[in-house]
Amino acid sequence: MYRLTEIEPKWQQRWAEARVAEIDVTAPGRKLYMLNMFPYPSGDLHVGHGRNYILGDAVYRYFRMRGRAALNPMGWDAFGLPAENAAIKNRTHPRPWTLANIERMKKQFARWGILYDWSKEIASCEPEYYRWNQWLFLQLYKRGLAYRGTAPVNWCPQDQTVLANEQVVDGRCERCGALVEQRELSQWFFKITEYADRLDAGLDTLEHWPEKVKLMQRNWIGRSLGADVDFQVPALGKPIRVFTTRPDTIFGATFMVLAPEHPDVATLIADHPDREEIEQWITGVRNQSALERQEAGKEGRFTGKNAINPFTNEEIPIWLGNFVLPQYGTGAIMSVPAHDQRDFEFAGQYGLPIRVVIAPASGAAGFSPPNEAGGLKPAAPPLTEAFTIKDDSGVAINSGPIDNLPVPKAIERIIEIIEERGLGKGAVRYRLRDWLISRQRYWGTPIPMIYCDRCGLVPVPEEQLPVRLPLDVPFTGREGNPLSKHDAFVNVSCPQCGGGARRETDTMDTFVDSSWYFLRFVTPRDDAKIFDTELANRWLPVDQYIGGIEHAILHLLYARFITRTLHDIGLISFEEPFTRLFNQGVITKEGYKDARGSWVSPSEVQWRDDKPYRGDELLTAEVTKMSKSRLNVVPPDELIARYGADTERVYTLFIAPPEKEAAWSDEGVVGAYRFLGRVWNMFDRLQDTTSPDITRKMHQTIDAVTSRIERFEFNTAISALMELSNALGDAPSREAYETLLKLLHPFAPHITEELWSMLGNEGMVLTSQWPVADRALMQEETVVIAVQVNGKLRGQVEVPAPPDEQRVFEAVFANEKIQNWVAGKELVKKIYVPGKLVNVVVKG
RNA sequence: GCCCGGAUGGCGGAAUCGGUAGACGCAGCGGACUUAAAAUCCGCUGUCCCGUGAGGGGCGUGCCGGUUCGAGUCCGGCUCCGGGCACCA
Repeated sequence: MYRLTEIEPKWQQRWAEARVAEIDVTAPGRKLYMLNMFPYPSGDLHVGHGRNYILGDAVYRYFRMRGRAALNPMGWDAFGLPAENAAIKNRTHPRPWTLANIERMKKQFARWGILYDWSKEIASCEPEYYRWNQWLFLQLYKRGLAYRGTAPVNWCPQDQTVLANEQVVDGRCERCGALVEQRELSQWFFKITEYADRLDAGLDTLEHWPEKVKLMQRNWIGRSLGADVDFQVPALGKPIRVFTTRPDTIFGATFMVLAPEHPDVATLIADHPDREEIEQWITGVRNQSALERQEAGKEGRFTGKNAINPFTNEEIPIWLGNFVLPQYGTGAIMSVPAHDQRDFEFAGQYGLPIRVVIAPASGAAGFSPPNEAGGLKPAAPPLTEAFTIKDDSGVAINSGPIDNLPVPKAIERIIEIIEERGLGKGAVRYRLRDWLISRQRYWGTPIPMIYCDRCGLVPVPEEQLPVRLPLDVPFTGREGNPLSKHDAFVNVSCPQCGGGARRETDTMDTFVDSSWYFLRFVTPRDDAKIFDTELANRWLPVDQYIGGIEHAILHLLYARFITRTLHDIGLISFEEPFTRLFNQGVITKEGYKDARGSWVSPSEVQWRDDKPYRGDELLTAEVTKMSKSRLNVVPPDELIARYGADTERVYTLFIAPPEKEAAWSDEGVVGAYRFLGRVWNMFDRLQDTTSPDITRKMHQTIDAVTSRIERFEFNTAISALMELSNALGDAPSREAYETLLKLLHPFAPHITEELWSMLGNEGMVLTSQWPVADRALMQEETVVIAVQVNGKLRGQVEVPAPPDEQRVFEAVFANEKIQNWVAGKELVKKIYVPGKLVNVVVKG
């Protein structure tokens, strides 16, 4: 039995005392900026969280041993709603709750053997940090990138605050799950839409980001190419502009639909006989949540007015429709029911005409060509659904000047004509909307603005920052934002006229805090500026960023946006904050549910006939993400007390490829423990000489582990180390053993430090260097080559390395066994795959 | 609905280029040590068939088909599972 759990605290203490991870950012060296996404200090960490940090620490230790000047800081995303809710529940204040959690989590990091440069620690809830949030806000305000505007926004009735678009999932609050309501409110926004094109184009430069994340961002930004086209409306005396991605189908636009919110609606229906009914309907639609609006199905009202299709010159009816979104495009669409499924459904419901203007390029089955009678009658087949073709397999018909052009060409040509005739222009539209940053909550960065009755909106002067969040607020419950009841905070004098004024009581979305924190780590104590431009340009972009896929859109998009604004202000020279991104997968574990769907603690579960029971009640087992609420977390403390942190580290990295979801298995842990035990026990039997076989294996392992760490293939890196350890067997050579310890150090730092010092060496983490593989010594002396006859494996031959074609075939035809398969047949072909196998093709 | 990703033993997973499928680990079986248990160590372990045995043979990477001397890997067509977006015109 080895003393792994005893030696770990010793080394953790030594690393802390020696401040091994502290780095002078002004010192020379080849820099490397490693970063794990800073966590929300929610309390205890479980082994699922551990994966993220263990992985980062392994990479950090590896690069240190390669001699890189590596910065590996850590901090706390310390503002946010859970602290407030905990404060209400425990009748305390968010601050002590948050700080206690930070202390607890720091201890856990240390117990995992994770090395952070704590001299650079930051916490976003401290005025030394959030004053720069406020400073950043003022810079954006100056440039018109922060503005107050009235818009339909997402309101969470449970959390009593507005939410960003990105925080609404399936019509519900991402945090608490309450159904989100639409409200028309005046709020603070950041103008991220102004950067939509650059945020989209920039994705192409991110070679080392997962394709999946780039794709998610691309879809979220939602760039669409098309055209804005004006349709004259005689009743208005002016045109209504629509946006379409399919201007080639304009000859098929048989009606127009406006969002009920469209600004021209009031005028259009002013003299409508049923005006009141329509207005009631509009109010009803506007009061629906996005989810309700969609679930209601397609509904509309005819305005009684017509528009002129600029190409067919026909009068087409203008309808209102609940399926047209006010915030996208122009809030008005030209409807082409033949070629858009939504328009098709709407047309079917209200008996509106359908005209086919696209046909399959080569007569598709079931589609007879439309008639030629002026081309204005509905096309031949009664369509059962819209007929959408976006590529060369469709051609325009019934479309005058673009007839017979394939779709992509037709789009190009019709835009030219639209522009020539002054009907509109080619246009790009984005799905992305501005970032709503106001929160009606207490525990966040105060927005540094003042409302003055005489001067209007007045920014707090920079020299008055920070606007401190007052700590003496009562935490009684859900009665709105406690800040608005804090008179000393709210009542201020106007910085411009000196008269009485009111302070903004909204706080910022905490995603503002995390949108630039990676810049602060380089100079975290600088109270004169947000960061040092020269040092930031030296250390950033972050070379390796590690965190969960759940931030694929929110945090990473905001950080890319803010980084660009700082670039445009002239504070940094780069536009992308993170060069390499890695998203680790979650750890899952079986949880147990009773008949009512409540989670049951594993300690209450009894197994009978391989089925889980609680008493007589049969439970269902479900493998889900590890989380407190599902009662399926594995706390690291007990695990570490029994097997040591090194065991948890090795097991966590060995369990599965790190980007994949991985199922935790308590039995599996012992495999890692046994492996480390074998390494430990080998120490007593070291030999002085190394056999050629072991030398070869050693160099192969160095090569394999190195390349696998660089590619984040930790599971196979560890399996290579297990192979080496198995090969060392009873007679481990000292040379190979020392190499094994070095290669193992990023994964199991404590045991390797201990053994390294027992061998008489000084501090592995500080002084040892990563071994280099000697290619010549990796080579085999002889090579075993598989021999196939007609593709079937028929034997093996052994030839001296390196094998060449002639020698290999000589050996093959000298082999008696193989001759049996070839005898009496005609040789057709000889195939030689260097180093691996040969194949002889014979006939007869 | 649209867009991605995946499917390999009882389980987690290996297999840079198309070249001996199942590395490494778990679980299981057998054995050693032990009064015994734990721990540790050794051997076996995809599946079916033939053989007392050494050994030999067939099948096998979700399904169907194709390319190739050769396919887990490439191509075409499916099925199922997971994820993202979702009335975005």
